[in-house]
Amino acid sequence: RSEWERERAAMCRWLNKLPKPVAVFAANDARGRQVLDACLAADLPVPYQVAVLGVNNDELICETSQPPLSSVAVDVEHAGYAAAELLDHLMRGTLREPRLITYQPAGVVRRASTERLPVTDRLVIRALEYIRINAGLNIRVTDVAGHLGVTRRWIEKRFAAELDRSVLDEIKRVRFETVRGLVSQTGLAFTEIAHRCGFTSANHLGIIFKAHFGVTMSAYREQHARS
DNA sequence: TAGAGTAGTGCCCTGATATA
DNA sequence: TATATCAGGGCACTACTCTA
Repeated sequence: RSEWERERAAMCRWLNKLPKPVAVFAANDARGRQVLDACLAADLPVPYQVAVLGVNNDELICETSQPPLSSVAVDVEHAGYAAAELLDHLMRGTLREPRLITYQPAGVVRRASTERLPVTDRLVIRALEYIRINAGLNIRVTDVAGHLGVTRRWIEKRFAAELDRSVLDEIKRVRFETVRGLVSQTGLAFTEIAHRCGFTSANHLGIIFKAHFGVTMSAYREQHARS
């Protein structure tokens, strides 16, 4: 077996021993992805029993992980300037004594791996996973129930007992998060965003976007382009 | 073994939402 | 804006489990 397979087996044993729910802070995104891999192998649902946070915000790793990995974004631009300044002092011979340079991280980029959902019911966890993956396909509550092989009435009651919100609320929440991300982080046409997120038209999406966020999609995009 | 409690389901009504 | 569709919740019923 490969070295990683042996290490993953050890990581699975370690993860299984930890009290749940638990959060794991990985030294970097690659390591965070390995933790996610071990959780999958150990049948530990992320983020419901194990939350995982990486460092570096490597978008390729974070966005292609399953679920997407939350990560601490490092302020590399600031670090580069600080290093260049230090190098300049060294080259000029103006550095009197060694000094430690520290700088703040740019922030935490939140993704699904750290979403705060204290859920223990396996059926509800499966429903949440299905919704997270398929919310953009205009799914309905009956689709979620059908996927799980239970009735709508049953999944609704289990949701209410476990999460204090309805199945539909969760579908809407995930859809709006997707819409918000596409509006603020891409230059996609609103028609395309509406299509991708399961809305029949950009007009209709615009109406409910404003009702939900209090601003039009154009204004929201403009605000986030400036910030 | 009978009764109590619980889980699961279907039916139906009301209100909300999507669409033309 | 009217209409169709869907979600949510109450209620009743059945099946199952637990306990005395």
